[in-house]
Amino acid sequence: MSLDRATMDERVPRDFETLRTTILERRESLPKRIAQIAAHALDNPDDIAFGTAASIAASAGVQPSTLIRFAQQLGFDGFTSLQQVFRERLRERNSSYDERLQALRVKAEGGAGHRSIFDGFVAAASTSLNDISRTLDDAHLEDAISLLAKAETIYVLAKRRSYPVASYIAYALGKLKIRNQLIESAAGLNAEMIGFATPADAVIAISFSPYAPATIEEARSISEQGVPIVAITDSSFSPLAQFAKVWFEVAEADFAGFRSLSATMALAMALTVGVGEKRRDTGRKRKG
Amino acid sequence: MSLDRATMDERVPRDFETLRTTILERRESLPKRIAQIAAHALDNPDDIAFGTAASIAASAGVQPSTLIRFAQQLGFDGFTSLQQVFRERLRERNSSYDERLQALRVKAEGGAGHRSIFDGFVAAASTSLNDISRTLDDAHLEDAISLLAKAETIYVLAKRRSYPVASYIAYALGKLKIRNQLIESAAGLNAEMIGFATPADAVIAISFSPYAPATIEEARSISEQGVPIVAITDSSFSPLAQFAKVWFEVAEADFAGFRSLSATMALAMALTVGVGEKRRDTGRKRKG
DNA sequence: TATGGATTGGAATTATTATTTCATATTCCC
DNA sequence: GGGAATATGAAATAATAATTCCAATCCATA
Repeated sequence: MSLDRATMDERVPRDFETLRTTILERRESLPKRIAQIAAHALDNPDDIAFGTAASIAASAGVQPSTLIRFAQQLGFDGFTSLQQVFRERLRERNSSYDERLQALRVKAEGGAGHRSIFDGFVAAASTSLNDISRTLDDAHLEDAISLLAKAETIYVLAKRRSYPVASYIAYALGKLKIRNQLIESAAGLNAEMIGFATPADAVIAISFSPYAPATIEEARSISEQGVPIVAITDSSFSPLAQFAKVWFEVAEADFAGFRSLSATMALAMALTVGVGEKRRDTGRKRKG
Repeated sequence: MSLDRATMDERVPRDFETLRTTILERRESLPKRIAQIAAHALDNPDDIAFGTAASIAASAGVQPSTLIRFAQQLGFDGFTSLQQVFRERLRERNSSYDERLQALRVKAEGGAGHRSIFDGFVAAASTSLNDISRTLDDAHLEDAISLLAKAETIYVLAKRRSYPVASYIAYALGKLKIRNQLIESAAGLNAEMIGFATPADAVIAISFSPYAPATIEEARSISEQGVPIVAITDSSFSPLAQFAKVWFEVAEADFAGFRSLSATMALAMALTVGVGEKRRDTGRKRKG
């Protein structure tokens, strides 16, 4: 009896992560068909959790018996006990992202004290990040970065609610040694500052409804000088969109009357660092 | 044949939410044992997804046949198709929060193009929000809000990386008609501005390592005037912490050398709106 | 309290699914 | 290139699980 255990030196993985690691470790040494299943299992864990031996085998392109051999090689006594691990994973994994947000929102609405306010802002920020992550168009991002990377000076234009983003962009551009100009002068010199911009420069303009009239006005006048604009705004009807070469639609969730900035911030930073990288690459190419 | 359909006027619920609603609607009119299963199903949806008819019936305290009758009453043709709905629910719910972040990080590291930069910032922001949501101390939040709500003027102090947060706080306080002063003057008048602050005022100071010397210096001098400080910083060793009446430790994740601001922003907004609410409440009480 | 209909329990039956077996193919090593 | 060890495919078999059926029970109503 106890001798049988000798073959079981290798412990049977009981949780998904251990199993995953084990599979990846042995990946090289596995026979072809077994490896085929291994790959399929890690790629489609939900299928393993719910399917039958036959259906899984079919969708992995092997025989059911191979599936069982796979399980046995891993130390399980059959497919069924392997499947338990995949099911456990689904049971134990945290509640879904949406459920989590929902919980935060409920706490934010119903909760007592100021914690609920905080939860509300966290939920708004998370929602916004989630949305932008889904909707951002990669091609737009590339276009915007290319455009900005070519600019001699990057002008950053934003007022009121969007101003914090602009100031962070300016800070980051500065750290990356990218020439930039934040258009914010309280002294009313904005028109003059804008006057210096040429078509060889570029603008990042940020404005959300209700659009600050000054931002729109400045965007118009700078675009009339032929300076290309990258806009971050909240709808295709935004007046900013019509002046822009490239524009991003960012939907920020709000709470207690204040919209989140997190999605806009993430996009702004991606643009900034993207420009930094692009310039380094271009520099290298020129030298090489 | 087609006559049989008459009894199937009621559409079979295909998704979990519809099913749930249907069950709740009929709750009253269900026979005892069937109701028993209905309750068990809604309370333990995972068990329905993974169990066998026998095991589920046992844990609900009924016979397997009753479970099947339950499914049939709902319009399914058997337990198996009812179970599909419960399984679908697990499949479709988004991957867990951690898995999601993990995926983003992997994409950010391995990915090509500038999308990966963007993903990195989104991941950093999400991580930060997640962390602060876990670690924020409710009592500190209450303390800070009480302290700030009593202030005649709220001074907002932050430079460099933290400045965007300060400017958003100033914007929000302004919208809430709360008197505030952003200490940012480029004209070197900060010392004079600070000189006006009295112990009846309060300060929100934000600084992260490497701490801007000006922020620390100004915080010191303003605290020596007896003005209470609420600090947002990144460790208990922060020089800001020693001057502060209340301080928050916020760990922001970073990407490409730039830290996220999302957690700090959420906290800042909670403080701001919290102060607004507290003042309204206090106002009402005084009037009442 | 008798009677009909609905509900329930439990075993029998049927269907489905996992596992085993064995013949065949492949690979690796001498 | 030959032979042993290993891996694979396909069908047979065993196990498990869903469903059905019928008798027993419950409940409302006359």
